[in-house]
Amino acid sequence: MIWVAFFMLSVFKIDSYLYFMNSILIAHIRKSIDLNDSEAEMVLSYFDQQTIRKKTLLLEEGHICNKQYFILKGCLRSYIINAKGNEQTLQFGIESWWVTDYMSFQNQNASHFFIQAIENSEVLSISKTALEELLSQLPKLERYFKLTLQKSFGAAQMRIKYLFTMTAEERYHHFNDSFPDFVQRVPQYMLASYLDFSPEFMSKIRAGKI
Amino acid sequence: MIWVAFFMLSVFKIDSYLYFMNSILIAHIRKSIDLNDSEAEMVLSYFDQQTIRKKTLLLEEGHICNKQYFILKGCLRSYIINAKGNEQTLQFGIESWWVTDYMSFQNQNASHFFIQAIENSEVLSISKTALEELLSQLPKLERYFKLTLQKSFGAAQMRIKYLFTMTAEERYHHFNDSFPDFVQRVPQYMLASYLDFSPEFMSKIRAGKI
DNA sequence: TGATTTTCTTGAAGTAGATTAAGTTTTTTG
DNA sequence: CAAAAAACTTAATCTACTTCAAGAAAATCA
Repeated sequence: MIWVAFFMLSVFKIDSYLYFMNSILIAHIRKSIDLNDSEAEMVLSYFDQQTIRKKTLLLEEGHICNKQYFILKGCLRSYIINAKGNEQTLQFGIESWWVTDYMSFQNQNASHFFIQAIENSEVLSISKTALEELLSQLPKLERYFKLTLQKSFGAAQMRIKYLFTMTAEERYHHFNDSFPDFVQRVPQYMLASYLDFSPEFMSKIRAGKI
Repeated sequence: MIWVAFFMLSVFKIDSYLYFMNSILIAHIRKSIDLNDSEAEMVLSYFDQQTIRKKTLLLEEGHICNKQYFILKGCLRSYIINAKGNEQTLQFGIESWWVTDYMSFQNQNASHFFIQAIENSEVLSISKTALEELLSQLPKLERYFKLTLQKSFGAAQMRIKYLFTMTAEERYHHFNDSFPDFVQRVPQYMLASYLDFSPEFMSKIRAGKI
């Protein structure tokens, strides 16, 4: 009876905006594996929801990456600062993407990357210890993370292929055609660095002067 | 008693070269998760061992990738052919590395890549259906594959970082310093394409004429 | 072993895209 | 709303590489 009352309480909470946002993660997991409602509740209990203002750094180069972030709303990027002091974007993440430095997270050593919010964002974060506990409680989640990583690795492979085979102009048009909405969301200079050319060159491509 | 006899048989088999080679995979898995001897036997029963001659293609662009390969001995690479008809190496794999096109394997659609042996090699291969069956028999292997992918993705991220931040000459010296033995094993023109510059330029770097 | 194929080298000429620097437009902030 | 900061544009100059072409060396094959 006590349990039922507790459950009712949590059903009320379900109606809140907060729960709606969290359910994005559950929906995402359910695309890969089955999860009943009590398992879903358990999963969420291991995460913290954070509201992050644009430009906030979630990870700095040289620090240990101790969170994995799942984006509920907004946009994050990972980037490095090169020898000339310019930022170069390695990865963008939007709604339903995971962003982290897996190597630093896994091995608990210094990260090579920065992770930053480039829009006001809502994320779910989980620490290494919390994730390990969750995975030992619910081992079938390993499969979900495996599938997520498979997708990420596949994307990284294609990225390298594009960097190798396309000219700067081709990469720009290809990205534009593939993600027309996303292009509106990020500053051009960040996209230029992601596509590995200078912001000035991007201006020229856009102006059709190439 | 029948079971004991069967077990003895398999112990004898253990002594063979074939079993020794296979045990490389088991040893690799055991770095990530626990596996008792009967589980290990079961894992191996899902794999085929193949001897592959240098230059043999294991996957061609446009075909569906229906195997994952674990390298027991030798060296594989994945590559593409660019618009000018030149091969560009995306990845090398040596002993204890997995090589496959995860996207094509997972989604059963046309691959963008070639996979080729660049030395006479011994590999263990597993088909998608066999892998799925194995994973449902032994779900804890999901964790092993997750950790493998985490490593691969981390390596791909670092690769992109190096492509972004280093000059051709720096990339060459960095690779040389990191993998001095491996450099001896592959033709220079393949390494040049992997590092994203021309074979002619590599000659000049090596001759110190840069 | 000699013949063939594959890989590596060298130098001259060309180019995709970087750099620099200054000005303009847009966005954010108090 | 004005002021400051962030983002974008333009044009001139420069350079890290590519491309081309031809020959030399090394590896493989019959």
